[in-house]
Amino acid sequence: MVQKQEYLSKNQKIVLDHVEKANQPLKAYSILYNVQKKGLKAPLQVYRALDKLVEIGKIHKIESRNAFVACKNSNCVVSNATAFSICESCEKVTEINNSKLSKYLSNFEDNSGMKYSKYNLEFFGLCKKCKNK
Amino acid sequence: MVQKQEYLSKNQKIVLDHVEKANQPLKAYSILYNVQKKGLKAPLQVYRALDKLVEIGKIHKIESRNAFVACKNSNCVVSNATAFSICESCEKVTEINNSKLSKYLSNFEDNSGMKYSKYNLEFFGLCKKCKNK
DNA sequence: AACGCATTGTTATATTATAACATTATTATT
DNA sequence: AATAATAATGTTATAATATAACAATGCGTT
Repeated sequence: MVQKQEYLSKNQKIVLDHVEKANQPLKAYSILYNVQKKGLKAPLQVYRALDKLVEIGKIHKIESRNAFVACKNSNCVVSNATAFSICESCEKVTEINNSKLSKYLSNFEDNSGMKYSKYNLEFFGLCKKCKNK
Repeated sequence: MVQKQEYLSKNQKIVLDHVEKANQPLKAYSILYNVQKKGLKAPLQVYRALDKLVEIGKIHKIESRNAFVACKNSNCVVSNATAFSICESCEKVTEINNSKLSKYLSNFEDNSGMKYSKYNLEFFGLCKKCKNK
Protein backbone atom coordinates (compact mmCIF):
# COMPACT_ATOMS: atom_id res chain seq x y z
CA MET A 1 0.00 0.00 0.00
CA VAL A 2 1.21 3.43 -0.88
CA GLN A 3 1.45 5.70 2.12
CA LYS A 4 -0.30 9.01 2.34
CA GLN A 5 2.03 11.67 1.10
CA GLU A 6 4.03 13.13 3.92
CA TYR A 7 6.37 15.50 2.23
CA LEU A 8 5.58 18.18 -0.26
CA SER A 9 6.68 17.89 -3.84
CA LYS A 10 8.91 20.37 -5.56
CA ASN A 11 6.16 22.51 -7.02
CA GLN A 12 4.08 22.32 -3.88
CA LYS A 13 7.04 23.57 -1.84
CA ILE A 14 7.69 26.43 -4.22
CA VAL A 15 4.08 27.57 -4.17
CA LEU A 16 3.64 27.18 -0.42
CA ASP A 17 6.86 29.01 0.22
CA HIS A 18 5.73 31.93 -1.86
CA VAL A 19 2.26 32.09 -0.34
CA GLU A 20 3.66 31.88 3.18
CA LYS A 21 5.94 34.82 2.58
CA ALA A 22 3.02 37.02 1.63
CA ASN A 23 0.90 38.10 4.54
CA GLN A 24 -2.08 38.66 2.35
CA PRO A 25 -4.04 36.41 0.03
CA LEU A 26 -2.55 36.00 -3.40
CA LYS A 27 -4.23 35.39 -6.71
CA ALA A 28 -3.28 32.28 -8.62
CA TYR A 29 -1.89 34.18 -11.57
CA SER A 30 0.10 36.47 -9.36
CA ILE A 31 1.62 33.38 -7.79
CA LEU A 32 2.32 32.04 -11.23
CA TYR A 33 4.05 35.22 -12.30
CA ASN A 34 6.22 35.19 -9.20
CA VAL A 35 7.27 31.57 -9.31
CA GLN A 36 8.15 31.59 -12.96
CA LYS A 37 11.76 32.23 -12.05
CA LYS A 38 11.60 28.94 -10.16
CA GLY A 39 10.51 27.03 -13.21
CA LEU A 40 6.73 26.84 -13.01
CA LYS A 41 5.53 27.88 -16.38
CA ALA A 42 1.84 27.13 -16.67
CA PRO A 43 -1.29 27.95 -14.66
CA LEU A 44 -1.99 24.27 -14.15
CA GLN A 45 1.25 23.78 -12.29
CA VAL A 46 0.19 26.43 -9.82
CA TYR A 47 -3.41 25.29 -9.58
CA ARG A 48 -2.36 21.70 -9.00
CA ALA A 49 -0.02 22.67 -6.23
CA LEU A 50 -2.69 24.90 -4.70
CA ASP A 51 -5.27 22.11 -4.88
CA LYS A 52 -3.04 19.81 -2.93
CA LEU A 53 -2.04 22.45 -0.41
CA VAL A 54 -5.66 23.39 0.17
CA GLU A 55 -6.56 19.72 0.54
CA ILE A 56 -4.00 19.20 3.29
CA GLY A 57 -4.83 22.48 4.99
CA LYS A 58 -1.60 24.37 4.41
CA ILE A 59 -3.41 26.92 2.31
CA HIS A 60 -6.95 28.24 2.42
CA LYS A 61 -8.93 29.71 -0.40
CA ILE A 62 -10.76 32.95 0.22
CA GLU A 63 -13.75 32.09 -1.90
CA SER A 64 -15.23 35.55 -2.19
CA ARG A 65 -11.93 36.84 -3.50
CA ASN A 66 -10.58 33.90 -5.48
CA ALA A 67 -7.39 34.22 -3.53
CA PHE A 68 -5.15 31.96 -1.53
CA VAL A 69 -3.59 32.46 1.86
CA ALA A 70 -1.31 30.35 4.03
CA CYS A 71 -2.89 28.83 7.11
CA LYS A 72 -1.91 30.67 10.25
CA ASN A 73 -3.44 28.23 12.69
CA SER A 74 -1.03 25.50 13.60
CA ASN A 75 -3.99 23.41 14.66
CA CYS A 76 -5.73 23.72 11.33
CA VAL A 77 -4.42 20.35 10.27
CA VAL A 78 -7.05 19.86 7.67
CA SER A 79 -8.76 22.63 5.85
CA ASN A 80 -12.21 21.83 7.09
CA ALA A 81 -13.10 24.66 9.41
CA THR A 82 -12.09 28.08 8.27
CA ALA A 83 -13.13 31.59 9.20
CA PHE A 84 -11.83 34.89 7.95
CA SER A 85 -12.37 38.57 8.42
CA ILE A 86 -12.16 40.67 5.30
CA CYS A 87 -11.92 44.44 5.20
CA GLU A 88 -14.06 45.69 2.35
CA SER A 89 -11.97 48.82 2.01
CA CYS A 90 -8.33 47.72 2.10
CA GLU A 91 -9.04 44.05 1.47
CA LYS A 92 -6.94 42.96 4.41
CA VAL A 93 -7.78 39.38 5.29
CA THR A 94 -7.19 37.77 8.66
CA GLU A 95 -7.78 34.20 9.64
CA ILE A 96 -9.94 34.03 12.72
CA ASN A 97 -8.69 31.72 15.41
CA ASN A 98 -11.47 31.50 17.93
CA SER A 99 -12.10 28.18 19.59
CA LYS A 100 -15.60 29.12 20.73
CA LEU A 101 -16.61 29.98 17.21
CA SER A 102 -15.08 26.88 15.71
CA LYS A 103 -16.65 24.70 18.36
CA TYR A 104 -20.02 26.30 17.78
CA LEU A 105 -19.86 25.84 14.03
CA SER A 106 -18.36 22.37 14.08
CA ASN A 107 -21.22 21.19 16.22
CA PHE A 108 -23.90 23.07 14.37
CA GLU A 109 -26.81 21.03 13.11
CA ASP A 110 -29.95 22.21 11.47
CA ASN A 111 -33.17 20.36 10.91
CA SER A 112 -32.19 19.07 7.48
CA GLY A 113 -30.62 15.92 8.83
CA MET A 114 -27.36 16.90 7.27
CA LYS A 115 -24.19 16.55 9.28
CA TYR A 116 -21.52 18.97 8.24
CA SER A 117 -17.94 17.93 7.83
CA LYS A 118 -16.61 21.26 6.74
CA TYR A 119 -17.40 24.93 6.68
CA ASN A 120 -16.08 28.23 5.48
CA LEU A 121 -17.09 31.52 7.02
CA GLU A 122 -16.21 34.94 5.71
CA PHE A 123 -16.95 38.07 7.70
CA PHE A 124 -16.95 41.47 6.01
CA GLY A 125 -16.57 44.93 7.44
CA LEU A 126 -14.07 47.68 7.94
CA CYS A 127 -10.84 47.06 9.73
CA LYS A 128 -9.65 49.36 12.51
CA LYS A 129 -7.49 51.45 10.22
CA CYS A 130 -10.11 51.96 7.55
CA LYS A 131 -12.85 52.69 10.07
CA ASN A 132 -10.83 55.60 11.45
CA LYS A 133 -10.30 57.26 8.11
CA MET B 1 -32.79 63.95 -3.88
CA VAL B 2 -33.28 60.79 -5.86
CA GLN B 3 -35.01 58.03 -3.94
CA LYS B 4 -33.72 54.56 -3.53
CA GLN B 5 -34.99 52.29 -6.25
CA GLU B 6 -38.14 50.51 -5.28
CA TYR B 7 -39.10 48.49 -8.31
CA LEU B 8 -37.00 46.18 -10.36
CA SER B 9 -36.01 47.03 -13.90
CA LYS B 10 -36.86 44.94 -16.89
CA ASN B 11 -33.64 42.94 -16.96
CA GLN B 12 -33.61 42.55 -13.21
CA LYS B 13 -37.12 41.12 -13.29
CA ILE B 14 -36.24 38.70 -16.05
CA VAL B 15 -33.18 37.41 -14.25
CA LEU B 16 -34.83 37.20 -10.84
CA ASP B 17 -37.81 35.44 -12.31
CA HIS B 18 -35.60 32.82 -13.87
CA VAL B 19 -33.49 32.29 -10.77
CA GLU B 20 -36.58 32.02 -8.57
CA LYS B 21 -38.03 29.29 -10.74
CA ALA B 22 -34.96 27.15 -10.31
CA ASN B 23 -34.68 25.55 -6.93
CA GLN B 24 -30.98 25.21 -7.21
CA PRO B 25 -28.18 27.71 -7.75
CA LEU B 26 -27.62 28.69 -11.34
CA LYS B 27 -24.46 29.74 -13.10
CA ALA B 28 -24.37 33.12 -14.74
CA TYR B 29 -23.86 31.77 -18.23
CA SER B 30 -26.63 29.25 -17.79
CA ILE B 31 -28.91 32.11 -16.83
CA LEU B 32 -27.71 34.01 -19.87
CA TYR B 33 -28.46 31.10 -22.15
CA ASN B 34 -31.96 30.76 -20.74
CA VAL B 35 -32.94 34.39 -20.85
CA GLN B 36 -31.73 34.98 -24.36
CA LYS B 37 -35.23 34.36 -25.64
CA LYS B 38 -36.26 37.30 -23.47
CA GLY B 39 -33.80 39.61 -25.13
CA LEU B 40 -30.73 39.61 -22.90
CA LYS B 41 -27.86 39.04 -25.24
CA ALA B 42 -24.64 39.67 -23.39
CA PRO B 43 -23.03 38.42 -20.17
CA LEU B 44 -22.88 41.92 -18.80
CA GLN B 45 -26.61 42.28 -18.91
CA VAL B 46 -26.93 39.24 -16.70
CA TYR B 47 -24.07 40.17 -14.39
CA ARG B 48 -25.42 43.66 -13.91
CA ALA B 49 -28.85 42.39 -13.02
CA LEU B 50 -27.31 39.84 -10.67
CA ASP B 51 -25.17 42.49 -9.01
CA LYS B 52 -28.19 44.57 -8.22
CA LEU B 53 -30.27 41.64 -7.06
CA VAL B 54 -27.49 40.47 -4.79
CA GLU B 55 -27.11 43.98 -3.44
CA ILE B 56 -30.77 44.19 -2.47
CA GLY B 57 -30.81 40.67 -1.10
CA LYS B 58 -33.14 39.02 -3.60
CA ILE B 59 -30.37 36.75 -4.76
CA HIS B 60 -27.37 35.29 -2.97
CA LYS B 61 -24.13 34.18 -4.48
CA ILE B 62 -22.78 30.81 -3.47
CA GLU B 63 -19.15 31.85 -3.50
CA SER B 64 -17.61 28.42 -3.48
CA ARG B 65 -19.63 27.48 -6.53
CA ASN B 66 -19.83 30.73 -8.46
CA ALA B 67 -23.54 30.26 -8.60
CA PHE B 68 -26.61 32.29 -7.79
CA VAL B 69 -29.72 31.34 -5.87
CA ALA B 70 -32.89 33.19 -4.96
CA CYS B 71 -33.28 34.16 -1.34
CA LYS B 72 -35.71 31.91 0.48
CA ASN B 73 -35.85 33.90 3.69
CA SER B 74 -38.46 36.57 3.55
CA ASN B 75 -36.65 38.34 6.33
CA CYS B 76 -33.39 38.46 4.46
CA VAL B 77 -34.08 42.01 3.34
CA VAL B 78 -30.48 42.77 2.70
CA SER B 79 -27.95 40.23 1.71
CA ASN B 80 -25.74 40.69 4.71
CA ALA B 81 -26.09 37.53 6.67
CA THR B 82 -26.18 34.35 4.67
CA ALA B 83 -25.65 30.71 5.47
CA PHE B 84 -25.93 27.69 3.24
CA SER B 85 -25.54 23.97 3.36
CA ILE B 86 -23.96 22.37 0.34
CA CYS B 87 -23.95 18.68 -0.45
CA GLU B 88 -20.58 17.77 -1.87
CA SER B 89 -22.03 14.83 -3.71
CA CYS B 90 -25.20 16.06 -5.43
CA GLU B 91 -24.40 19.77 -5.03
CA LYS B 92 -27.80 20.48 -3.53
CA VAL B 93 -27.71 23.84 -1.81
CA THR B 94 -30.08 24.95 0.91
CA GLU B 95 -30.27 28.30 2.57
CA ILE B 96 -30.10 27.92 6.32
CA ASN B 97 -32.71 29.85 8.23
CA ASN B 98 -31.74 29.57 11.84
CA SER B 99 -32.23 32.54 14.08
CA LYS B 100 -29.85 31.29 16.76
CA LEU B 101 -27.07 30.94 14.24
CA SER B 102 -27.69 34.31 12.64
CA LYS B 103 -27.88 35.98 16.03
CA TYR B 104 -24.65 34.34 17.09
CA LEU B 105 -22.81 35.37 13.96
CA SER B 106 -24.25 38.85 13.71
CA ASN B 107 -23.04 39.56 17.22
CA PHE B 108 -19.71 37.88 16.81
CA GLU B 109 -16.68 39.95 17.64
CA ASP B 110 -13.11 38.89 17.78
CA ASN B 111 -10.16 40.65 19.31
CA SER B 112 -9.21 42.50 16.14
CA GLY B 113 -11.39 45.49 16.90
CA MET B 114 -13.26 44.87 13.72
CA LYS B 115 -17.03 45.08 13.73
CA TYR B 116 -18.61 42.96 11.07
CA SER B 117 -21.46 44.20 8.97
CA LYS B 118 -21.85 41.13 6.84
CA TYR B 119 -20.99 37.48 6.67
CA ASN B 120 -21.33 34.46 4.47
CA LEU B 121 -21.14 30.93 5.78
CA GLU B 122 -21.03 27.79 3.70
CA PHE B 123 -21.33 24.36 5.28
CA PHE B 124 -20.27 21.28 3.37
CA GLY B 125 -21.20 17.67 3.82
CA LEU B 126 -23.45 14.96 2.51
CA CYS B 127 -27.18 15.46 2.36
CA LYS B 128 -29.57 12.80 3.68
CA LYS B 129 -30.08 11.20 0.29
CA CYS B 130 -26.42 10.98 -0.59
CA LYS B 131 -25.43 9.74 2.84
CA ASN B 132 -27.74 6.76 2.48
CA LYS B 133 -26.34 5.65 -0.85
C1' DA C 1 11.72 -5.60 -12.64
C1' DA C 2 6.82 -4.53 -12.68
C1' DC C 3 3.11 -2.09 -10.66
C1' DG C 4 0.45 1.73 -8.76
C1' DC C 5 -0.02 6.25 -7.98
C1' DA C 6 1.22 11.03 -7.39
C1' DT C 7 3.43 14.51 -9.73
C1' DT C 8 5.16 16.98 -13.71
C1' DG C 9 5.18 19.26 -18.22
C1' DT C 10 2.70 21.14 -22.02
C1' DT C 11 -0.79 22.92 -25.19
C1' DA C 12 -5.18 24.24 -25.75
C1' DT C 13 -9.51 25.70 -24.19
C1' DA C 14 -13.44 26.40 -21.00
C1' DT C 15 -15.52 29.30 -17.63
C1' DT C 16 -16.27 33.40 -15.06
C1' DA C 17 -16.25 38.29 -14.97
C1' DT C 18 -15.21 43.19 -16.14
C1' DA C 19 -13.60 47.50 -19.01
C1' DA C 20 -14.97 51.03 -21.86
C1' DC C 21 -18.09 53.74 -24.27
C1' DA C 22 -22.44 55.34 -26.16
C1' DT C 23 -27.32 55.61 -25.35
C1' DT C 24 -31.82 55.58 -23.08
C1' DA C 25 -34.95 55.63 -19.01
C1' DT C 26 -36.58 57.31 -14.65
C1' DT C 27 -37.49 60.55 -11.36
C1' DA C 28 -36.69 64.79 -8.49
C1' DT C 29 -36.01 69.38 -8.59
C1' DT C 30 -36.09 73.94 -10.90
C1' DA D 1 -41.97 71.61 -19.35
C1' DA D 2 -36.89 71.80 -18.91
C1' DT D 3 -32.95 70.35 -16.34
C1' DA D 4 -30.11 67.57 -13.72
C1' DA D 5 -28.89 63.43 -11.25
C1' DT D 6 -28.97 58.62 -11.06
C1' DA D 7 -29.84 54.18 -12.78
C1' DA D 8 -30.25 51.05 -16.39
C1' DT D 9 -29.37 49.41 -21.14
C1' DG D 10 -26.89 47.80 -25.25
C1' DT D 11 -22.70 46.41 -27.38
C1' DT D 12 -17.98 44.91 -28.42
C1' DA D 13 -13.94 43.44 -26.77
C1' DT D 14 -11.03 41.51 -23.41
C1' DA D 15 -9.42 40.25 -18.73
C1' DA D 16 -9.18 36.93 -15.12
C1' DT D 17 -9.91 32.44 -13.32
C1' DA D 18 -9.78 27.58 -13.95
C1' DT D 19 -9.81 22.91 -16.21
C1' DA D 20 -9.38 19.14 -20.08
C1' DA D 21 -6.53 16.03 -22.23
C1' DC D 22 -2.44 13.60 -23.04
C1' DA D 23 2.35 12.16 -22.53
C1' DA D 24 6.12 11.53 -19.48
C1' DT D 25 8.61 11.11 -15.07
C1' DG D 26 9.57 9.94 -10.21
C1' DC D 27 9.21 6.99 -6.40
C1' DG D 28 7.90 3.68 -3.06
C1' DT D 29 5.88 -1.17 -2.86
C1' DT D 30 5.37 -5.91 -4.30
